[in-house]
Amino acid sequence: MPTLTAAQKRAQARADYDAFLENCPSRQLLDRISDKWVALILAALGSGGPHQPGADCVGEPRAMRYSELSRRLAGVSQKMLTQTLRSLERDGLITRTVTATVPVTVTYELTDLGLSLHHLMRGIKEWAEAHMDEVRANRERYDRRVD
Amino acid sequence: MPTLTAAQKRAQARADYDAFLENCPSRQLLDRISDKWVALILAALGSGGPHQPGADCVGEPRAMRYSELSRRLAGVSQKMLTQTLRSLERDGLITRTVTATVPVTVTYELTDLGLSLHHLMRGIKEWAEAHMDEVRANRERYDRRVD
DNA sequence: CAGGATCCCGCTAGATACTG
DNA sequence: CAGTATCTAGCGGGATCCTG
Repeated sequence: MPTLTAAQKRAQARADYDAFLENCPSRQLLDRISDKWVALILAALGSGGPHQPGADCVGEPRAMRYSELSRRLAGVSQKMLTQTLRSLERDGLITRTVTATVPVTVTYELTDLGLSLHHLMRGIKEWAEAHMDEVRANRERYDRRVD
Repeated sequence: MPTLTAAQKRAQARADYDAFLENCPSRQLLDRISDKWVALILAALGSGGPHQPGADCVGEPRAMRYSELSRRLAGVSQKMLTQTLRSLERDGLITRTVTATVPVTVTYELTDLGLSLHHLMRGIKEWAEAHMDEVRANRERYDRRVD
């Protein structure tokens, strides 16, 4: 008789798989870019701030101040903005620069790595704009079929 | 005097922005692919099942049965597997085929749209494998700097 | 075999208030 | 201006049990 029950074996398999996933680079990247505010901050810094109703992202990458980001991402709370900026800085995707004016000025800017990621995001955006209409149509068809 | 207080105006701006985001195709796509199990199911069906410790995704797209998916994605619960498969079917990314054997056989397979999305995911995977080491290194540096 | 139905818990986003 | 600190509620996801 085995030393582990079937339930224990399953639990073990799950634990192993979870551990594996945490080391999976793709998983880590997906976790990063899927964050609601990460994508928006990247887009803002990378294209001069898109994702304002009506504006499309066609600008050049440029630095922005905390307050400017806060204004462009109209829906973000201070907490989430700060927290997201910190994590992006930690990952080396953006730089945080403090200038000792009074009051203090803080600017954020994409690094080369961040810019590279921003380009990947553009690819995602293109797929989305090319295919999400079809997805939306599929959903409606499916929902009608169901009722 | 305005009919809205400053706080009310901010709340309004947030509501508008949230509404805007919900209609943003990129946001919708990100929500879709960032789901833990979506990425794995797409990878499984699209490459003959990667994301097993040790195995890399090099196979051909092919159909799989519910139980096979369940085995390959060792960490998934029945609930989440079913729920995720349903939502992918709804989006027209996979097809669900019931064969009236006894007991019943159900197979899932990528549609053309799903295959197209799978290719996008490969691009994401490539970026991840090319750059996530650097990100990891940045994190460690940042964390050391902080203590 | 391939799910459906429930209960329940942890985590996190958001609100609010305060500060160098 | 650019944050920090704290509290709380909602919900996504897992566990568990049941079925055509």
